[in-house]
Amino acid sequence: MSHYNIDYVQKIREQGYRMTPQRQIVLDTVCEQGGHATASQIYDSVNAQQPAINRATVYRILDFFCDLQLVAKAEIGGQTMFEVVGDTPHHHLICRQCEQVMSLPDYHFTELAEHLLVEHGFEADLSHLAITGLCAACRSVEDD
Amino acid sequence: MSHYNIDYVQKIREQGYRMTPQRQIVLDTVCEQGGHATASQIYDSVNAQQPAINRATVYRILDFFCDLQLVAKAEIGGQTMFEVVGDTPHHHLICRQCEQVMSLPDYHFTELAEHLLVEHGFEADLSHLAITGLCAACRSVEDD
DNA sequence: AACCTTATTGCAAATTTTTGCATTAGCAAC
DNA sequence: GTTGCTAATGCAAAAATTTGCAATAAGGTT
Repeated sequence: MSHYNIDYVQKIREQGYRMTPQRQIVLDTVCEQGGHATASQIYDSVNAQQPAINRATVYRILDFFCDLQLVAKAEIGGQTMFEVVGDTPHHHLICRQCEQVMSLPDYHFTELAEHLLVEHGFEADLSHLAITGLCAACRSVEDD
Repeated sequence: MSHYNIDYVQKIREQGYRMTPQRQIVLDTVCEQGGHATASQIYDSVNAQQPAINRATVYRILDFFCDLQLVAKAEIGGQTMFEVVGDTPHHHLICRQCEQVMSLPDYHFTELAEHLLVEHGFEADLSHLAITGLCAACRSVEDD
């Protein structure tokens, strides 16, 4: 809804796609959500503002944004969640036990990305990775 | 269907769960599939052998195996896929363009896992990670 | 071998996600 | 501003996934 969206609009048009009111609203909604949100949550929020927008459209738009890497999709606690790709790349550690989600800065992964590029010619999208495991709290409970 | 399944049976019972014919068949099927398979593919295959097994049951069993970490779930090319967690941990590089999937040995990640454990107390399940990006071939096409 | 507890299944319905197709509307070009 | 091409939407139906609940059966105990 503000200046920085202009970047998004350009990014979309550059690739031959179009900016529509529906896309604008979904983008705004995902932005406002701040953290993670499910497709349904996003749809509900969009629907509250513009009841005419179809559910299928919201799903398609989310997919579209993911393709363009404006939005990231991640499976967290068995649910597919969406988040805007901001300017601070970060990742998530998700505890398999308590399902708590921790954010993790990007720098741990620069080295890995380097490896993949040099050794495999693969340019990894290492933003917004979701890694499951056991958090410190749950680990200490497990080994009693 | 063979000796090594005994381990699985024990692993299941240890935690207070039960081994059922349905679980055995789903496990066998996922094993036979070799690589990745979607829930539907697995269901179809199970159904061909035992038409009485319900679709919902197969879905629940796959979830269950994931919880127990006997099976890994990964989103590949927009599809949720399942694979047995074998004894050789490995990861997947998935090209966002051509959707090709490459396997990647585990060793790149040991250092990362170490970081996460030491700095965040987080014991990451770094087996069977799915990383998207651009493969070498698609990269060379992009910068023409 | 019979019994008991409760985890697991099947079924049917709800919910979520995807898809085909006719219609609409961006936006680039004139 | 009008026109034309086609990307994007809405709709309705299909397909995939999840859920509640009553019935079943695994497997430890006697």
